[in-house]
Amino acid sequence: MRAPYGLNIIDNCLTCQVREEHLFCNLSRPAVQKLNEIKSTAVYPKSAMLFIEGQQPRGVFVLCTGKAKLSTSSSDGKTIILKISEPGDVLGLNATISNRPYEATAEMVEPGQANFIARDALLQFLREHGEVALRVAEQLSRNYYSAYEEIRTLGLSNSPSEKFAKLLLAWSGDAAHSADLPHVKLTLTHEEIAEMIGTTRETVSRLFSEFKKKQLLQVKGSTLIIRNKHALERMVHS
Amino acid sequence: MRAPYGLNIIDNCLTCQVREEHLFCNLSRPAVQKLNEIKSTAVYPKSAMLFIEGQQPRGVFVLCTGKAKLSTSSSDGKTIILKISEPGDVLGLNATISNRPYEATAEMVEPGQANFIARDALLQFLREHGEVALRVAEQLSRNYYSAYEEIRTLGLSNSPSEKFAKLLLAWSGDAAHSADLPHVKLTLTHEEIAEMIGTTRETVSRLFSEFKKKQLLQVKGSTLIIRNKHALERMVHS
DNA sequence: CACTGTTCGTGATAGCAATCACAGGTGTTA
DNA sequence: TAACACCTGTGATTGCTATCACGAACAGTG
Repeated sequence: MRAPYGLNIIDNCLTCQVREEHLFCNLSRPAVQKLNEIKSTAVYPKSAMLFIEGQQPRGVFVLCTGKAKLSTSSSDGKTIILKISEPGDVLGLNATISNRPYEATAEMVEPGQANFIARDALLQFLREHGEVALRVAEQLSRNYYSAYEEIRTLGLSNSPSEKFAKLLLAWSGDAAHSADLPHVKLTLTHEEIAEMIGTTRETVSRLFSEFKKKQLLQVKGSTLIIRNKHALERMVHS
Repeated sequence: MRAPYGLNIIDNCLTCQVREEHLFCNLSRPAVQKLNEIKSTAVYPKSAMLFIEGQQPRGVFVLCTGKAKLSTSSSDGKTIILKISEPGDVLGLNATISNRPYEATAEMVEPGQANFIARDALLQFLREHGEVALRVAEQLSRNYYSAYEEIRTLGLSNSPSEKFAKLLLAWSGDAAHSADLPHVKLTLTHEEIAEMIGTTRETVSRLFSEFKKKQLLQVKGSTLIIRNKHALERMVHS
């Protein structure tokens, strides 16, 4: 019987050989062992909900593979997407730590697996391992910063073009470069992009047209090429 | 020589007999003692800056008396006010924990005193007292929640009226009631209110007129009376 | 009390983006 | 390949709010 393939991935995820800065990385041996005991793993298909805004916090999810979108919406149906989470991200940490309802909905946009750690077990674990509690604090602090950036974007930049430019720059940040131009795989619909920058689908369509015309970007199939990063930066200039 | 009056206040503040939920409350005896050793106190006049957006984090401030406004602004001069901090609040915690620049500017709007705890001392303290690290995590989590609320307000409610109503409700939440109507002391200028809800001074003026006309509120000198809380809630309904 | 700076009220205007409407495109399933 | 559901592009219209402009009210200061 061969070693279960899934489990290797999971171990990589928890011990985080992927990215140094993530939670649960480079922990002491007993801590890692304990973590492996209290975690459980599951595979989620596309559009599976890890948790839903308003639910009592059951625990945290550590995304191993796939992508999840974090969103919140108002009673009249309007939705904003806060973040697209990538492997290594910890979801639901705030709610779990503070024992308040999940503040957002986490939905898989690309299928993948995630580790789940139940709230009680996590808290117990944190009490036993003070080192990790500080890590958690750092992670929460990072979450705060990204929320903060969101506030700045929503509150300080008025025009949709500015916010769109900002989003493009954020994407190009973690993009593959070929021929010196950042290439981004475009997985979101215009509707979703609209929900990220707080505008409407139609406006996003028009923004794409406008930016293409201005030679700022180019779309080839599902690949987006940033043609003039510098000009985008000038548009944002905050 | 009589006991220094200031110090009593400070002790109250750190051991937090005021509000149970605050940081540094109900700690173990040695922890409190250590805290008292590493903190220092100062009095700040109106419009004193505790720290400024972009500065390297020196440490945290625990507000004892007075009020401070937390704001951030863009390069083109636009400003948003994130929060008016009250006694017991901990300022600069995120920046200090994560060692990133202060993300906001903290300016006293009412004179008062604050305890300062330098970053190194605080981190050392947290390492020695795991119990407190968890408290810090909870506090960060609360910070996150309020940032989150801000995002919802800015992103989901389009009209200034809605945001204004939301602000009024937030104020009336911690207001004194007389004759069943919430009374709020109005300390902010229209300009500042505008910066809180992401609009312009003129619009705030017009909103006041409009809301007065609709019998939603009433202004007597510097006192604001919420006349129809229910109607305000219906305007927000999210 | 006159002077100066800040805050507040309100009209007029212009511009931008939400909304509505609909056609063309793309992809998936039977 | 036909049918359907979903995405995308783009025009026309409307409403809202930022902006400009100015005068009035108010507070602090010499």
